[in-house]
Amino acid sequence: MNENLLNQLNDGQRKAVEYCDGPQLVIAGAGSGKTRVLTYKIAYLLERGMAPWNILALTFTNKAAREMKERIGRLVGPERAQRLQMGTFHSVFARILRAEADAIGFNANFTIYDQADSRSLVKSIIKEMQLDDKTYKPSSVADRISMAKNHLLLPQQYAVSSWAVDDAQQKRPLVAQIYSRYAERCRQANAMDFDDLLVQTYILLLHHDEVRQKYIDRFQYVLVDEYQDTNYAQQEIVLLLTRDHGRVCVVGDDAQSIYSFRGANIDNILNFQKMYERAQLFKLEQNYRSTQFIVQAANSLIRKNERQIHKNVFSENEQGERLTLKPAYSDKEEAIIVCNDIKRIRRKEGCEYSDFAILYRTNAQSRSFEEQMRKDGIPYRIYGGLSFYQRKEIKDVIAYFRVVANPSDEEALRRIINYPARGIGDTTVGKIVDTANLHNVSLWQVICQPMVFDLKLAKATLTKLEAFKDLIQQWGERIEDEDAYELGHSIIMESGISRDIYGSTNPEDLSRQENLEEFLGGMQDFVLSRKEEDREDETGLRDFLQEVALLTDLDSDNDAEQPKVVLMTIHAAKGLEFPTVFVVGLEENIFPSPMCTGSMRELEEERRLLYVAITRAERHCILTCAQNRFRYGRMEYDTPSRFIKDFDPSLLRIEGGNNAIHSTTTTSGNAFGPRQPAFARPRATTQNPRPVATQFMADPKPRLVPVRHEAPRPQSAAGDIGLKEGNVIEHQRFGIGTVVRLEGSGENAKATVDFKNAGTKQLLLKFAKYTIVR
DNA sequence: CACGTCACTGTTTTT
DNA sequence: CAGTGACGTG
Repeated sequence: MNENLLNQLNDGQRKAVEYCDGPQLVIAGAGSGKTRVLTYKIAYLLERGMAPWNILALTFTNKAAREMKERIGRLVGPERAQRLQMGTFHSVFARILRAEADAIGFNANFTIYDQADSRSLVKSIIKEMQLDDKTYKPSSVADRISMAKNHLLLPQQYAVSSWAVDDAQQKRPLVAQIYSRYAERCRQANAMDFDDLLVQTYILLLHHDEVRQKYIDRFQYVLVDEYQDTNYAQQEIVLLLTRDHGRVCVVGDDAQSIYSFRGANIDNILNFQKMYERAQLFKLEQNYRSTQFIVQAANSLIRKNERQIHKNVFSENEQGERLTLKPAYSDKEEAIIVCNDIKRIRRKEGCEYSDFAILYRTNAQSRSFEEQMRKDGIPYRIYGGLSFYQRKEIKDVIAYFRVVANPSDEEALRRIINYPARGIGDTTVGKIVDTANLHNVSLWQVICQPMVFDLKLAKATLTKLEAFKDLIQQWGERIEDEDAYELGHSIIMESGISRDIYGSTNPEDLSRQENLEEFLGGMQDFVLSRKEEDREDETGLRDFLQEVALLTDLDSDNDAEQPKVVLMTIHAAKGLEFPTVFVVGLEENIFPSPMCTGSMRELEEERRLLYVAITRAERHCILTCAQNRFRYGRMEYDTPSRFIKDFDPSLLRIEGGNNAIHSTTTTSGNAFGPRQPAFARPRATTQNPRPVATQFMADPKPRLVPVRHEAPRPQSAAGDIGLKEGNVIEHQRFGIGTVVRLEGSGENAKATVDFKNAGTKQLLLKFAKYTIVR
């Protein structure tokens, strides 16, 4: 088996996999099989007898973790892969922090504040301190606090650091005080923001020797993916965990470090060998993804950067064609050019829409492409932007859940205390906040005991407050006994949210209704799949919240859908690859970003960003820029990006001309059928209707009666006995798959199924919903 | 206290 | 051109 594993690797990859004797830095050029090395290395460790729960693998996105787990499952079997400690820094640490919450003075039910929550809290604090919100812009103050945390600077240290000196020079000396209040408020709210998940983990491990030792013993081997994008806090935590035994492997590419705005420090990877004295360096330089011209063009670009680890990335694929730059008159024409190219290449090469990606610097650029693709009937999917969970109606529901799970959660409480309107307005909330601050307690404590804290309100308002308190408490009592779907459904019905959203016949509310239904369907899926995976004790509302708090748009893929052109920012495209890539908007005021001051460090990062974009392409890489662009509601003139001159001119073909103009006449109906409303919907998650959706639609008026709590009937119950190894089944969510193993019988019958698109899953047949295909 | 209207302002990238 | 905040009215 070991032999087999290693035979599937090239020399460099094999050496990197086999070396397990000490700290290891793997510099992996773009497309050189970085993920392959990580997965094989983990499989190799498992084959050599290491227990899966002793291996910690930290990734950058949930998606990367999931995919890696799947691939490892194929190598060593899904049971072992399932037990690996694998996930993003944030999700792994959130779990540890819940287990150890007591040690750092938090409650295990703490809420995770997202960026919007953080900003909103900072904003309230600035307001309470009666500061001018022009000098103290909430978002930049929040960013600064975040940055401080990424450097492990606590409020007390911050106040006496050079950071505070800088603040004073910027005429905003009170940031330190805001930071300090912010930290207090988070603690009162029993909440942690994204950065706290790192900071608190660090504090936990640093100050509690027995806890640290426990995790050092547990994580006998630590692997970190995308190491070039780790920040100081992450580096220090990994160091705490691995300094003693040195069994650490970090993988990354300094040329793809693009997250400095989030605190990522390229020095982490550049200086790894200084942090770990015995560290060995491995380089992967053969690119398997792209044609030679693409690799060479990317090399010629990145060569212009000074700070980097030298490497010689090469490809032995076909030479391919040169990069093409297609200048356009306007953003509108740019979109037309791209759409025409998609149609042309698709026809010529007979490929799918999903073989194309349009990558841009900022989310706002998606607009013109969206419009054009809708006109042309090209199916597309936009990633990023505002994700599903950031929609107002969804955030409202989640806010209710958060308050039920953790009533101290200030941000969630403020969001829902008067939604739907129940007569508790701004004035009342203001008084509650003041009282809470005065006594250093949470808003919830004040609401529960208004007399104790001497809350001065009219009798009628106090009554309303108490009714609200009772409402929340009554759900809270059910949290241990009911699953997320049952309780969530009740909350939506009884809170008045459904009355609000279904009450009006206003057509604009239709999409809110659909979103709510989709959300409920998602909750039902969550409960069902956990049951199928035999994790029935992890189906509660808190488990659901933990899951959604760290989800991103990229995580909600629906593989089974029809192929679509992908639109996303370059940042979001990291780690992905496509046969044809369009890198659009290569103009001075976009790329490099005008926010970038022009310092060498920042400019080099922008250049790396373009490098990342180019290296996503397998066969075709087409660049565009527009002379005029609609911005701020005005037409603005722009010159081509300075980065265009960085390419070796012999590798870049410039295709002038305005021939695309003629295609403006492209009509809406075409060979791919008439304009379909489905395309008009950027969110492609419109799925087959679920039972829950019909429950809602059948009865547009809100029902305040309790819903039926029956578990959805497994349609397959009768067919269970008939299932054999080798059967092909169609699962409700995972699609088509082959049964590779059956275990247990009756209640506990389990099947291991290798799904075509969804990977290998273990299904508890009692709950699984599927039909046998053959 | 809720709701509507009006003016303003400011736009990178995200776990 | 949004999305937000301030202000006035019912």
